[in-house]
Amino acid sequence: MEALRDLRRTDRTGAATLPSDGRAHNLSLVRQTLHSAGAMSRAELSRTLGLTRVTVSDLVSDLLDRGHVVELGQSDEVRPGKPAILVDINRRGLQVIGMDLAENSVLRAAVLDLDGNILERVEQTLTEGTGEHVVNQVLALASEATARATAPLLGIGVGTPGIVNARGVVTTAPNFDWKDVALRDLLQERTGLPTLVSNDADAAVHAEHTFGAGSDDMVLVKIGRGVGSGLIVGGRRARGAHSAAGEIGHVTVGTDGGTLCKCGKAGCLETWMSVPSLERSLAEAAATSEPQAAADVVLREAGERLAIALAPVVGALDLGEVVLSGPRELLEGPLLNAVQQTLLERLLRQDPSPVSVRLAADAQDIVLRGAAVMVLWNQLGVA
Amino acid sequence: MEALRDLRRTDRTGAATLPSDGRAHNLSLVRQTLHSAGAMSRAELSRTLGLTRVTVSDLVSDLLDRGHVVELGQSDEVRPGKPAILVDINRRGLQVIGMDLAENSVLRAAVLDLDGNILERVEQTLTEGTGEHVVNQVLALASEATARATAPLLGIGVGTPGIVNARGVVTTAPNFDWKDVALRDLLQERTGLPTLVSNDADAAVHAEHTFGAGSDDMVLVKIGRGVGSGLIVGGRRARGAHSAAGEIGHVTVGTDGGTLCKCGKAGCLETWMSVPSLERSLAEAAATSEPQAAADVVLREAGERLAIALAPVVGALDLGEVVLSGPRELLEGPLLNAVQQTLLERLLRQDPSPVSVRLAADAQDIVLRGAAVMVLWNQLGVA
DNA sequence: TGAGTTAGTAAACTCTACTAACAATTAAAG
DNA sequence: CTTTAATTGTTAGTAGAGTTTACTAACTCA
Repeated sequence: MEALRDLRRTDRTGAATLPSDGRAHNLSLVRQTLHSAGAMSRAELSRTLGLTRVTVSDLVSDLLDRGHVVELGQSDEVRPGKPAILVDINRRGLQVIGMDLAENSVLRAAVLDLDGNILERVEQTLTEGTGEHVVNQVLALASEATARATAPLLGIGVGTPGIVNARGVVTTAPNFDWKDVALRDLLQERTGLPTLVSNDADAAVHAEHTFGAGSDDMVLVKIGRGVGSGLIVGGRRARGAHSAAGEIGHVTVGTDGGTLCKCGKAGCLETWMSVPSLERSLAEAAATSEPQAAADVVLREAGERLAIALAPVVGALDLGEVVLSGPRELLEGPLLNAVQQTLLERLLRQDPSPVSVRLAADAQDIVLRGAAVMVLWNQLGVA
Repeated sequence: MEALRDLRRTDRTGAATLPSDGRAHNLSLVRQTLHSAGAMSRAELSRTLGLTRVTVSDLVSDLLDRGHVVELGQSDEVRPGKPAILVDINRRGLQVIGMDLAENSVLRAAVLDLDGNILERVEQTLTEGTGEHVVNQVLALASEATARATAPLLGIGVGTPGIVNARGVVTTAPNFDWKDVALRDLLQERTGLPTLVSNDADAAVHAEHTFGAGSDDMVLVKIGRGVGSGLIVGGRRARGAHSAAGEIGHVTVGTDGGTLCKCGKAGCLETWMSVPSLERSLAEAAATSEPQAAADVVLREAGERLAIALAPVVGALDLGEVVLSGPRELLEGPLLNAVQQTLLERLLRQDPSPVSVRLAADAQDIVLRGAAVMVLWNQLGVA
């Protein structure tokens, strides 16, 4: 059980290193290199990794046996010496399931390939919004998705609303009225596949970290029914002391009051930034004498508020990248510009700007792809 | 999708794992266990680490040869079986140099033992405040400190003001008018000892992480001439995209203006929190009709401002611990209480409170000890 | 005194990566 | 066209790290 060994290594802190752990790491290194740099020969891998050709040959033959890599035939490069045999990661021969439970009233899943391309989609409309019922729908959807795969599956990745601990237990998810739901174990039991469960914003930041510009210090803010975020610090996802890193929706912003939030406080980020709040404010703006200008004010103010909350985080962590994910028609333009501008105003000004602010390339599928990335990392050490 | 990045480990280029790396890790594990849990037998180590008694015996004999551990003789525990031979880390037989360059007009160094106790102090008053001159004083002080050691030295740790990159180069340090000073290499060349250089607040957070309550997700805010901080995220120090993590002095706080800062912006954290700013405000308070009450207001407001800046950071990272370091007479009481209270008000209220707020136990020597801890980590894998 | 228990060590085996040597194959030099 | 050099990938043998198995040493308990 390769998967279990990997988990043991990451879960237990201070575990002793066995020779086989080193081997696993080197296997990951081979997969990583092929995955990111593309097909190459064993000799080239050897030079890249600093291992001998002999060792690389051995690692590659191991990966060939497992189906993780494939031989592509001779390189057509023209030079003296024996022609090289190209080896590549098995891009079509392995697949992953990604699930996104954070959409409004629909559960989504997809079959993806190792490059994060979505090959097939499956959806389930939420018939009943809470409790065990949702869990059962998730399990059913997972079964359906696995049945659609056309190649061996590496595992399942899930992005769910709520707080998820390191063992894949959803501690609390108010939307579904979940409390301590062991989603990972349930899915693993149902499907027999290695499974990883994270908060939806955490999954999303994995996607953006892997497929985007890829700063190793970044934050992704996901704006939907609520406001959540995922952070990558020093190349690793921040989990937090209580597995609640990224939960910024109910941080008070500014020092001048604000709308009362359902959480009981005033001026929470969510009261300014969530999609429902924004839509409400925009509806009010539309009823004014100058609807366009009023709408711009609403969006600009929301952007400013987000930047006010983010500035200390960006400053303290020296983040290189801030990514917003959500409805493009709301975020693009005045809101994004306001975030960018306010952030610079509130940080020590530098040239060139130390932090780039942008929208997520693909907000629609970002959780699905991020969930898949988590599996790739865990199972292959790739991404 | 083709923009997949190379996520190989950053510690070493082409970081393939060799069997000897695993060995080194396991040696560190032994040292760590002894360092934190105290003397124990080989058999007990074996049970703790999950390695066999045979392997632990081998590791221990290796460490005995290196002088890293010592045998203390038989345990006096009364139970059946052969009596255990206690092994402990060589607490008196190895020493470390710590240096604190962040004090006002004085450079401090010390010889410390492996438990972080200060055995001997050396100081140099800064004769000329800037440039190469300071560098030379630092080098001279290091030589003096190494001469005071009474046991083999593991290395030198330095906490300096300014921004320090991962290679120990002080990129910028306005106080000393330094720019790209390769302090690590200079010290290494001068003393022949392994050397580590970090920002002073970063060094401090290492000390507090090691000797304090020890949450793996914490921030230490160091209040002195300026305001700086060091963050531990997931048990590792956050470095940031430009090695500038922790630089929060010039983040704008709140949405209601504030005093003009020397950096050109208004409402920077430093204008509220730095020791000079606080002392100025307290002097003004002393001139009012109710000096005590006015002083309390000053301190309370400063605490509130700090909490306003910290709240998004604590929330986003789900920090378990906030530690303040600086002059106790300023920080204790109204200021600390205000930080605590304001932080809770601005975060999602929970029971019990997810974050503990406190003062650093030993603000005086925190940088010296933190600098020493960095060496212990680096050389022994201990702390 | 003998049975049971625990600590530490020695020998043999496995796994990992290394060095050395070699066969296969091709380009370029003479 | 032959020779030389370059390059890839494999086989054989070796060193290091950790394991299992089996042992000795030394103690408690009855």
